Amino acid sequence: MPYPSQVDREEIVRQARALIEREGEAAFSMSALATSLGVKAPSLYRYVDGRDNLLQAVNLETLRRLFAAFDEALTDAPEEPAARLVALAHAYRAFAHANPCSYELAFTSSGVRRPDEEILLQMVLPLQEIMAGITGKPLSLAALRGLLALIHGFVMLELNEQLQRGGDLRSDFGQSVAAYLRGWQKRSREGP
Amino acid sequence: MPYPSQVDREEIVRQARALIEREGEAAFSMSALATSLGVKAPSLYRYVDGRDNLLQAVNLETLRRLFAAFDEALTDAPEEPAARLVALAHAYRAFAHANPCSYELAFTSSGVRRPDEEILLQMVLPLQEIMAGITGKPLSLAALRGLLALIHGFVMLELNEQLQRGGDLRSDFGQSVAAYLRGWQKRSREGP
DNA sequence: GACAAAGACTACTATCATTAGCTTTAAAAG
DNA sequence: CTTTTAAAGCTAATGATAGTAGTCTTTGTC
Repeated sequence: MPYPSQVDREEIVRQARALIEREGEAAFSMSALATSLGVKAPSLYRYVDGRDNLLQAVNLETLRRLFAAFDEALTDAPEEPAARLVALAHAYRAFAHANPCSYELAFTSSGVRRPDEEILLQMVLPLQEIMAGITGKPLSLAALRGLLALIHGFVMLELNEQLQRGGDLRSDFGQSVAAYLRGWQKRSREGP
Repeated sequence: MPYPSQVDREEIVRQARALIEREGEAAFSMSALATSLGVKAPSLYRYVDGRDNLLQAVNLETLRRLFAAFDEALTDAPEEPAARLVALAHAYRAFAHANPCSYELAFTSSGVRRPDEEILLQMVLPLQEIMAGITGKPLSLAALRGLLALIHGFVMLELNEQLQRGGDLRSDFGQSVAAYLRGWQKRSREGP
């Protein structure tokens, strides 16, 4: 194989993620990415199908890491379903705060296609299992949707600086998640 | 006043909003906007300070309409705080579904600056009042943050097509909001 | 009828993503 | 050790975009 390559696809994706996280999505360009890899922009197209394709790969990697953070949080967490979900919520929020730009990119379509639904489904089913321990199976999808919405929404509002009225945001977050789960518990105890 | 203008700032903002809603933010450009106004792109800069400035004005208009939708929903709603907030949540979601592109634009910074905090504060205080009827004053900010996060998060996940596993999303949304409020009610009844 | 100025236009710059086609290079073949 | 070759990088170009500078047009006013 003549002419050994100076980069590979994996390194491009990794560097793209790092660049986006460091400088923000707005500052990201194929040209800047190429420069940071010691190469010229057109060379990237040998490994990547285009900007959108690349960002999709970045998003997949972001989701992988997010779900890895879930796994880690759940191994250390207690047994009770509600406590596990609270731990999950805090791990989720911590991840988003540690990776604000790539998190936001992964969850705001804005033209960029999202990764395969199949993969996401595999990642989310265990969470629904835990939720079923609180609400019962039939309600678990609805309850999980709401929980993810609450977490995602809270984090997005924080990242977009829309919760500027002071107070302890971590505490507010924890209280809100706890209230949400309590509400579902109450319902499942008392019936609709 | 010689040479009567063919557009004014207000019309530009209105048309920009309409264009974004019709074609999506990605398809929006100063040039496309100018064409739709029967004018060339550079002419717009006489009325608008630049793309970001224009989009900020669009966002302000979007927020005004969102809060107008709140007001309307609250006038028709019952007396009990929880019922009022449920009505508010559904009005919020309906607005976002009716204006998906401009809603998303208004709530995802991505370089575009957001409108004045002062205005937003005025819009949000009445909601906190209602929430205080459920949780009491000290917890009302935390509880409101969580509620807005839940609603915003749910809507964002819907708009970004991340809730694709079937079921009645409106029902899941309503159940989740109800559970959330129930959780806070329970807390305030039983203490921390 | 001449003029002043508001307002729109053309022409230009700079930045992107992306494509086409040429050049370089190091490994493999002789 | 030279020649071949194909992968990989590069330059140059295209077309879209935001934004700027300076010119031309229109029209109310004198």
